[in-house]
Amino acid sequence: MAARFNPLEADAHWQKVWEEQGSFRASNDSAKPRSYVLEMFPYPSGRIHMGHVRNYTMGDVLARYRRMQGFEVLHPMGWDAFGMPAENAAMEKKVHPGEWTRANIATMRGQLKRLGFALDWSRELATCEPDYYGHEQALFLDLYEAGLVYRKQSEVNWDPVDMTVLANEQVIDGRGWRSGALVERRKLSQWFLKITDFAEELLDGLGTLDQWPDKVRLMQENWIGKSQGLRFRFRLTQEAAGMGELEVFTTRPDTIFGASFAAVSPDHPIALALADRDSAAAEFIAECKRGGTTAAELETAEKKGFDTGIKVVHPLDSEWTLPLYIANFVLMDYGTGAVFGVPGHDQRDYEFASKYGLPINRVVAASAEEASEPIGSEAETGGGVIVNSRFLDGMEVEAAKAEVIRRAESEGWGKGTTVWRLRDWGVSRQRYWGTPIPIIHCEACGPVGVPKDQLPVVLPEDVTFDVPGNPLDRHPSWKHVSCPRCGAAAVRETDTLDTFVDSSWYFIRFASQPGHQPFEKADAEKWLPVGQYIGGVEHAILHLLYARFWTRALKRIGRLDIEEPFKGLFTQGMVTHETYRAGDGSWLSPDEVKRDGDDWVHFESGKPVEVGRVEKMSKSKKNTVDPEPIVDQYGADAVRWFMLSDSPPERDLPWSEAGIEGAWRFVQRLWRMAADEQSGQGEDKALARKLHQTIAAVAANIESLAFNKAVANIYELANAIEKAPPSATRGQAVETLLLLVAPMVPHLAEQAWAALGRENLIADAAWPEVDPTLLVEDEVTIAVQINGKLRDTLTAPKGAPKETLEEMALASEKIVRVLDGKPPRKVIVVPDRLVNLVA
RNA sequence: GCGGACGUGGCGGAAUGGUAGACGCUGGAGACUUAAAAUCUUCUGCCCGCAAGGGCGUGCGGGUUCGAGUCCCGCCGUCCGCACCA
Repeated sequence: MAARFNPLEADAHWQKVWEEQGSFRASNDSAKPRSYVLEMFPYPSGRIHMGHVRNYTMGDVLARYRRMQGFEVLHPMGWDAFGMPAENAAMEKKVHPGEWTRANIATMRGQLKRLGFALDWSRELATCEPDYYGHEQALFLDLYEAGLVYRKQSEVNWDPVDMTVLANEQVIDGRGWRSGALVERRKLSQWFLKITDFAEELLDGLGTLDQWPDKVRLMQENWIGKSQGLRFRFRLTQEAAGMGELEVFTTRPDTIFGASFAAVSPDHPIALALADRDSAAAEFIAECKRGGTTAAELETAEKKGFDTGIKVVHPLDSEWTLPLYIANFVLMDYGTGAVFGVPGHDQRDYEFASKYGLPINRVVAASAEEASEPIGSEAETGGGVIVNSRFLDGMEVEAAKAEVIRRAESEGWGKGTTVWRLRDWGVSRQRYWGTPIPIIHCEACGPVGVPKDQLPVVLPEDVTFDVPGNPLDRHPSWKHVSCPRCGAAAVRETDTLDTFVDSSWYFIRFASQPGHQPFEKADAEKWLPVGQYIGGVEHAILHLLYARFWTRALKRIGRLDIEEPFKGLFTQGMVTHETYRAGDGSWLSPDEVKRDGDDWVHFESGKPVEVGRVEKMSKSKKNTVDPEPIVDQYGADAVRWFMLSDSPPERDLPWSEAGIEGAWRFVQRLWRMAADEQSGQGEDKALARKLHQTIAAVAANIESLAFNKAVANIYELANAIEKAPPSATRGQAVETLLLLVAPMVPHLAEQAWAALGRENLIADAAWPEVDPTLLVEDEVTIAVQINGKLRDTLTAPKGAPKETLEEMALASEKIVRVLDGKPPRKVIVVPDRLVNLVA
């Protein structure tokens, strides 16, 4: 047996064996229980990075473990292959996006294979291929026919650099998420998916996702943003461009008698109508639009208003009128684009009222006696009883809300309403490298879906990227077709779908991929929902919400009887690394620096280097570590082991040279343990106990994805085996140890398994059985405390009675000395744990 | 501003209210070696002490308890998400 484990040979060998035997192919017809383990599929950016390695290693451990437990496991891989970077590359490097993308996929597939992941490559898919996106077009048309897709003129976020429309979610601090350019507002005809139709069920569904992180559920809940309140109308005292009423929304109808003004958004029809005849109003509106939209600017932005001179009539008192302002803080796209202000109980209204000298009245107080207390320096937003509010006086806030809504509805001036923050999903993108929207525009018939027998609508290959904008629109012939309905000359839709559509159903296609339709319902339902989904928290809202919506939409149209696509979700932490800076402030990469005593210096020049914080690996800070050379040097198993060690998987993992060295040493150590194991006789009860406790602990820790703890369990067992004298138990322990590490370091495990003379693959072996009688110790260590402070420990048989433990504790020399002849006032005995003497 | 998470050795981190620091990394000492690497042994929270032993220790201040890293109250700090949402 070789003295050293050679990963370069072993990795390639076993990867080939697994591939030849089809070890990780999932059968749709298996009678075994099923398990679907999925990691978020990568964008083919060019090369695998450490974040991928960590993500896919976690999923792989779980997938391999489940297989050993007897499950039929589906663990597939594919490529989220449409998107902007391919077009950027096309523009910069004069290479076709498809060529660039497919080359990247080939590279990255090779890199993934070298890591030995137990993937079913027969189900590999790439979203940029017609045999994927064609089916997506079919699903889009199904949703269109079901009325879940519509087209509307809408003001959109226009990215002037990428020359495309962005979803609200893709605008961060007023800038495009990719280009960083300041976003403009433009009116375009766009396709929308009716995600708001599902707002309620998407929100309620979160309650069923008990295997999701609370954090993600909360983020989605906030994103959906349900608010319940009252929508009601004010009558205007003057006609404003033909509009006699102003509709507002409030979540605090209970404070209706505390109103001191009403305000509309600068984009509100009343404001726009006013601007036509009042230049001061027009000037104010223009000023509002000039304001910055970054977070910092918004936070410090002053509340500003323009008094229109119009008065609105209070719905509960026709004698009472309020001034109507145009105000910069009122958003057109939330609620009705108009509000009424209650300065006493809303901080924003308070600031506005303070500035414009409007009354600040109290209508909620801690008690009825405090009705005349003035409001202090801040609005009071808490609960209490209603005061100064006529028929509402004395009611609790919630009761008053209900009463005002009831009254508004019976008197006909308003209605209890739910308002959502969630907007419909705009999916049109003015890009080439995406799924063509399968619609034909006919002058006579309007938009017509492409007949299904004409799908896929394939992207033309002959396009150029020498000018900005959408090459599909410029293509000489592609868009010119005849109308499927009337046969007249018509044009194709030249927009493509948001790439988040592609990732909203790929997990279904993995489960079932027939040629003639997107998926077979019955096959897909055998696998779905995904049992465990693993990926970065950056997808907590967008991707996960869209996929949940898409799944529910398919259910509504009867295509799939699944409500939630991902039963379990895990969001893993990032891989981080120290940062280094030269004297001139420029970033240095890890291989440009070296240690010099306690300091760091530049490798070549020897100049001192400043060590910065540990941060997410990024190209801009040059603190990335490319996995491939690491695999070349240490092999796949050492990298995998390191990815699982030390840091809890949900937290960041600091990459270090010492860490990978340590992982490499352990892999070699495992090899030596297997290679050097001497056959021995007899039973070693203590080792057997440790072994079975470890089997149980590792299983439990893998189940809960606590890989760092499973790793620690394995180290402990390895230490115990090495310390134990030769015995039959020890031989079994080494074999079992290999089974326990097999999901984590599979190449080494196969090699050692074979070296021990086993003929089957360890990948096909069963997870070891636990002997429950060996999980309990027969001797326990008892802590002896005086006043809660540890003074001694003693060994006692498990289950020893309290009296015995107390006697033993009192007999301890150390205890006798500390007590100094005085009997304890009280004795607390916790069986099998401790004795606490209160002196 | 709102919401959330987290603060434990030199570092990553363990710890059903019951022996804080498992396990790993780093570092020290020693063995093997002509030497180095690898490997093995051993020590490694801080302070006092030759030692035996003792004292202090889980961000800070209180509280509950025989006993608190863990539970409760109040601060401080770091990170993340949302952000004028009516």
